[in-house]
Amino acid sequence: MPLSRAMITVATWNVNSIKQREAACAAWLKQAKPDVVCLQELKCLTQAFPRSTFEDLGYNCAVLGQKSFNGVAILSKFPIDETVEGLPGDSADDHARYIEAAISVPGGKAIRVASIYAPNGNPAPSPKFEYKLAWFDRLKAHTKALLAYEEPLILAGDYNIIPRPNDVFNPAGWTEDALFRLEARQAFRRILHLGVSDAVLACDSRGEQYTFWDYQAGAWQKNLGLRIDHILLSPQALRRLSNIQIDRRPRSWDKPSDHTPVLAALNL
DNA sequence: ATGGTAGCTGGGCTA
Repeated sequence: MPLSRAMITVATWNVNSIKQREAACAAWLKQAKPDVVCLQELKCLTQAFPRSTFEDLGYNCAVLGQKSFNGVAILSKFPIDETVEGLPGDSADDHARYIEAAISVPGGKAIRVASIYAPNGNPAPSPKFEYKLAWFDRLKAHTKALLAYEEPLILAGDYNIIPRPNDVFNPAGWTEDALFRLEARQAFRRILHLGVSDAVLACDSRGEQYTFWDYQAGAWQKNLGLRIDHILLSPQALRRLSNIQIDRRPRSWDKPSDHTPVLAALNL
């Protein structure tokens, strides 16, 4: 056993266009100083990602972009050894919704991190909802394969899933929405049943811990939010979890993303 | 009352 342990923080943030959020993202990184950051909804091509802005802040960048929509990235202060770009299981699916990195952390250890942007799926039912359910089936299969490594695994991102009634301001009004429909929540729960844990619930299950507020109808001002951004941890990561935080500050800034960051602190 | 906002794109789609 090592005498001293390193604490690292892993964050996730759906930025809703990295070009629009480049300055806010840099400002937040300077404040919060996360070691690893999963970003979603870049809405730009891989080659258009403002890599140098983040490299100047000390981050290595793994990016999977796409024209106009989707797009995911992982920023890491530690070396990125290998990446998986795109969610395995369907070579015909060209959505940039998944990137994974094996990262060497201090002490000669490794963690594996995925940045996830699950399909929204509305309206439901529709082909888009079917795509969402099929995407979760693929995520489940891939998660099962990753768990076999028995290493600290962090699956962080915008899952577009409201797990519990407490995770939405008005659950009765959301029963037919693709984010809260039973089939979608069951698909998410099947992944949890593989043995990964929702880090927010592992720390504190009171609810009212939203990560998203719609731009419309003054949702932020009225705190009409959703908890749809999640950090899922393998058993090897869960036992190292020391703290979780939903940082609401960036949602209050000018020209905000509609999502705000979630951070997990791990003792490695 | 089928709105209301944001982003990408250059009209309509996605969220």
